[in-house]
This record gives sequence, C-alpha cells and structure tokens, in this order.
Amino acid sequence: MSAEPQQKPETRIQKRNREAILEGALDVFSANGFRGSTLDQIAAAAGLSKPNLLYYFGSKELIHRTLLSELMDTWLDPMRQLNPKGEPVEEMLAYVRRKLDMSRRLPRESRLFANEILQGAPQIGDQITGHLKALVEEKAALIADWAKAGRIAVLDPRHLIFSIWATTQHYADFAVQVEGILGEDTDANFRTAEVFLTDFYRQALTPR
Amino acid sequence: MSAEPQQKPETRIQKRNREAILEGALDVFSANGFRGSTLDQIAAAAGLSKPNLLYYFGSKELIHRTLLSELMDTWLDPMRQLNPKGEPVEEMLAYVRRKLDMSRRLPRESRLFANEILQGAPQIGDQITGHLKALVEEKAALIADWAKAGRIAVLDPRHLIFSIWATTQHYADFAVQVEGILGEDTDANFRTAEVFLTDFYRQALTPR
DNA sequence: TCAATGTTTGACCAAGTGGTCAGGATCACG
DNA sequence: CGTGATCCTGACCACTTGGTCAAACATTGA
Repeated sequence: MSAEPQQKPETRIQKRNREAILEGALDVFSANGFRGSTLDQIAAAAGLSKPNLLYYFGSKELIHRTLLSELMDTWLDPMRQLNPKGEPVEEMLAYVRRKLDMSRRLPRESRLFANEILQGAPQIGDQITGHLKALVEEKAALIADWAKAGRIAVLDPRHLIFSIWATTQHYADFAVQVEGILGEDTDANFRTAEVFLTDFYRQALTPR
Repeated sequence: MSAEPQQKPETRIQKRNREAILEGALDVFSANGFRGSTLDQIAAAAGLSKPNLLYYFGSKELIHRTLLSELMDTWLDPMRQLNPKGEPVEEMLAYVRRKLDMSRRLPRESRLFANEILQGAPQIGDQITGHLKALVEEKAALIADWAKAGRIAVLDPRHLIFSIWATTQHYADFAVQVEGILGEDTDANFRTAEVFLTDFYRQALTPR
C-alpha cells in the first residue's frame, strides 16, 4: 500500500477496478464485518467476478487491510485541525462538529472502524499505539495547557477526547438504535444531534 | 425462552449444560461476532461436543437470540432506577456511574450488544422500537420536567441519554483503543474514567 | 432390577467459502 | 497489424461449517 513503490504506473483499468473493489468492499465489510462478508458479495457489489477480485487484491484480508489503512488518515483529520491559536472552547466545539460531520458523511467508514476495534483491532493495533496515540498525546497536552490557563474547564483531556469520539461516532455506529428511538429521518436526527452536542460541550467546557 | 411454558421442569443436568453453553457462547460471540463465531468454538468453550450443543439449543442462531434476550433486562436496569423523586443532577450522575459500572463488570455483554446493533439489530430490532423506546420516552419526559423546573440544564433529553450510553459503553466496546492510549491498567482507566465522567456531566448538567 | 426417559457422541453430509489455474479475450503500442 | 502484456473467466479444489442421525450410554423411579 504505502511501502511498495509501484514500478509500473497504474493503468486506467487498474484504477477503475481497484476503486470499484474498495467501494464495494466498504459497503459489504461495514455492513457485515470481516468474517461476515464473502468474496462473492464483494465481487457482486463491485460488479466483477470473484477471480477478477483476486487478480487485483491477492486475498480477502488484503482488501480489508487496504481499506483500513487508506481510511486512517481521513479519520484523524478532524483532530489534526485542532488549532492551538484558536479560542479553546470554540476550537473544541468545531472539532465536535467536524467529527459529527464525518459520522454523517462517512457512516460506512465509521462502522468499518468500529467493527475492527470491537474485534480487538487485529489489523490496526499497531497504528493505535503509534500514530493515533502520538496525536492524542499532542492534542491532550494542548488541552491541558488551555485548562491551566483557565481558558477551558479542567477535565482529563484524554477522556475528554474519548467522549467526543464516543458521542459523535455513536450516530453512525448505532444508527439503527438512534433511528429506532428518534425516528427514521436521518437528516433531522443529525441536526438535533448537532444542536445537542454543541450546547452540551459548550456547557461542559466553558470555565466557571 | 419467555413464551414457552416448560412442561417438564428443567433437570439439574439441563440447567448446568444450558448455563455452560450460554457462558461459552457469550465469550465467543462477544469476541468474534455472530458470523465470526463457530459452533466448534462455542462447544470447546462450554466443554461439550458440538452435537450436544445442538441437543440443548436447536441452532446457532437460537443460542445467540437467547443470550441477547436474557441480557436485555439487565441492560436496561440502570435506566429504570432513575428516580423521579431524587435530586436531578445527582440522579443523572448516579445513572452514569451505574452504566459505567456495567461496562466494567460486563464488557462481554456490552460488546455482544454493540455487535448486534452494528449489524443492524437483526435479532432485537423490535425490542428497540418496543421496550427500549418506551423506557427512553418515559425517562426523557422526566428529564424534560426537571429542565422545565430549572433543576437541570436545558438539553435534549434523548440525545442526553444517547451521550451517556455512548460515553460509558465506549470503555467496554473500544477497550483496545482505550488501553492502547491510556495503558493496560484497566482498573486504573475505569477509575479515571469515573472521575472524568462525573466532573464532565456535573458541569454539563448543573443549571446556571 | 428393569425399562423408560434423558444425555452424549462418532460418523457423516450438503452447502458455502477462500483461493487456484489454464486458457481465452482485450488492450497498448511499435 | 501484430505481438506481448494485461485483463478476465469457467471450472475446479480443499477446507470449514452448521446441522443430522443412529446408536450407545447414563439416570431415574417403580
């Protein structure tokens, strides 16, 4: 994926088919989990034959790993954008909104990750203790500084980050439950969720 | 399960084996999901042969369904205990603590549910729109009353409940991630989580 | 003690699964 | 056009998996 320098550049057909496969696989994996998905389902979703899938990706696991590692960057982006120069409470609220927006726009990706973590992160365990942890430590330090300066409420920064992940991803990962209780109008639910989360975090984070 | 009146009372052997099967199945299902688990794994975990499993539970799906529906009650208990007569903020904090405690004591059960919901709740969909929804509506009304009386911050009660589920279950469902970032000392993590969540919700819920 | 009932298992099966392979179709390009 | 490289597929395979079944083995209670 990232390590192997492709000697031959990708042909147009390769590009199209690889993308179709990853797109189909995202549909299937996010809905059924890794073990619950079959190559036949993915092939059908991608509009290719099963042997042709395996021509492009040598194994089911490779498709899955490729998906996960291509997603990692996108996934961490909202946190990277936390700006040390900004106004602390507003920065955090903007982060919450960006994260909620990812749940709205990329629910399949959210579920793919959720499935992977639930199963004990067999594929991306090292990235959690690597990239992810480093980024969390950096931003936790930033939040701690803000708290020390009295510009944001004093709360454990890492647990605070967890709470943001949990509350925002909830709307993608547990969508069935949310819709079972609030109703099926997904757009409306996300709008009220945004209002709630904004009020909620503003109240929690504003220093007294 | 609940509907069928067992004519013959359960023998001692039946009781022992059914319990062993459900216990083993909980281990296996919560770690691998439904489709990711095999009857052989469950049989091994329960210390029985595969055909013997099927003597007690007619199918893999039946084991799974039994587990889920036996758990439902336990799962909703912390919310049922919300006391209308109590002091609102303290009641909510107690609820958060009870829910966090369930994540600590019953992480396998939490993951079992998470898996089920992630896959679209094929087994318990009706219970979500039934029992669960009714209970949520009842408690949401209670919280709304408290807010109207100025005894708790004004926030959408149903989203508030979601946030409590999300933040507390996170520590069971995403344990690998939490431990990857905070370290492997699960007990210590739950202790700091409790401190955080208490401070956090107190700050968010106390009316100004 | 004996038979009826309840429990356990080895051997087996059909369906589904990830993956292979030989060869044919198609494409890029000199 | 021709030809080598790329792309695609039907047929196939070994293995796993949920589930069956006849027969053996235990337990119970009269």
